[in-house]
Amino acid sequence: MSLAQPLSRASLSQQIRDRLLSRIMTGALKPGDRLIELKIASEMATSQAPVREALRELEAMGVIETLRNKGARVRVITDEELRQIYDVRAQLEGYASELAALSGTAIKARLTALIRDMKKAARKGDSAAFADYNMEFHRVIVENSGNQVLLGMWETLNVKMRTMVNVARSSRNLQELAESHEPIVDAIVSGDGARAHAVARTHVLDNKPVAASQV
Amino acid sequence: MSLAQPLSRASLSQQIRDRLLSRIMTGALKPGDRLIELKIASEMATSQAPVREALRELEAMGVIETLRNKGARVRVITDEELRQIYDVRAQLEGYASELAALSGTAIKARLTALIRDMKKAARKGDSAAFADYNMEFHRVIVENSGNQVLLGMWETLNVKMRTMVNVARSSRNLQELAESHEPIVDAIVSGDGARAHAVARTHVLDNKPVAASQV
DNA sequence: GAGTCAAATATTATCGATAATCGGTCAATG
DNA sequence: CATTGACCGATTATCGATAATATTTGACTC
Repeated sequence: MSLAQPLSRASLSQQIRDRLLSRIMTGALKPGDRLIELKIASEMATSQAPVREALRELEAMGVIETLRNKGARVRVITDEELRQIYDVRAQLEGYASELAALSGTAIKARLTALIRDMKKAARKGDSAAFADYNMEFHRVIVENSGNQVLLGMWETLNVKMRTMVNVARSSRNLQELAESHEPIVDAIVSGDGARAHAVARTHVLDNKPVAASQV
Repeated sequence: MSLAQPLSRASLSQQIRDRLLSRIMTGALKPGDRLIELKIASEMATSQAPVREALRELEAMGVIETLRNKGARVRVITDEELRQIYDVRAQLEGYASELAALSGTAIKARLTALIRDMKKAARKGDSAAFADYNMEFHRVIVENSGNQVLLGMWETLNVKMRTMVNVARSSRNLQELAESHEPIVDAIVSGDGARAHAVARTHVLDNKPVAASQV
């Protein structure tokens, strides 16, 4: 009866959660799509119970929403909410950059390498790779803040953001966008906490999407 | 077969989650205490499945932690983590106060009333009531920021904080603590965003617990 | 008496089946 | 012809039972 495999470390419900999450983040599942428990269960060759547990976790993460007796669907993030996410992110990353500047940890090499990677991806017009490097850049800063709580909050926001598939910019924009990260590195390396805070905050706000319509 | 009651709106697993959460926040369940699924199920006259779902939600909220095949226990928040929570809260509330100041919404009456309530509780030495009013004060500000995302993050931090039962101060401290909220109201009412930001941030940091030991 | 293995126990993880609920269909009714 | 309401298919919500895993206990060896 025992399975031959060493049996992966994560529990079944965690595996299901991760698989669903990646489907959402890659866009295979789009906002509004329904998540039907028994369908997912049979797809993943398991039963309904662990699927439900996975859905509850995703719900708590804010990635899906469930209505009583009506099931779960991928959460639709409104333009307004996305803008609010950018506002909060700006605060968090500003603070993270401040801490990173003050801590004096050497992350210059890492960050400049990521900017280089971004530029390379921009030249190739590979916007998916660009997005990955871009996110990694920001994550490195937040990780190096040394504040685990801050990192956790940032990740939550990040996951929510990623459910909005905002790809496809012109490659000229990408080139400029890559360059716009350089002042952040300078400020962090300089050790000037207040400046690092301001520069990082402004950077995020500069990329905040404009309001779709004036309500 | 149908139940006579209108059947409460929340699903069973949500009811269980809330009941467990309040037990944790009131201190009936302390950090480190185990949560045994079948025991909870029989206590609440239900079966194991919805309990498991509730536990998964609590885990995603960061209130409990589970080890594979070993079950769940109330999460132990270290001194260091609590201090990090205060740091992040200071940022979030600073930003919330800034927004509240700029929005010009009239919350002065509400906030001053809460300060009055705090002082009254302080005189009576009722630290539990004091804590409630205190939290309410801060919540009102964050709610009035108009940023739902910000409110969500603040609530998450708040729940985590509350799992640490930090009661019992001297009543003199409470009196001073109540008064220390007045400059925040002044700054918000004045409409000076930058000042409101700074004052609120400082207020939170002033109450940040000191490091237990110098590592 | 200390160490070690194995049965016994406690608990989690998963399954399959059943009950409850929702949304739509469609015929009977006024 | 609009309305009601009983049925039906799809799906969620819950249960009870079983399998898998960890922990403890206790006898046995040296």
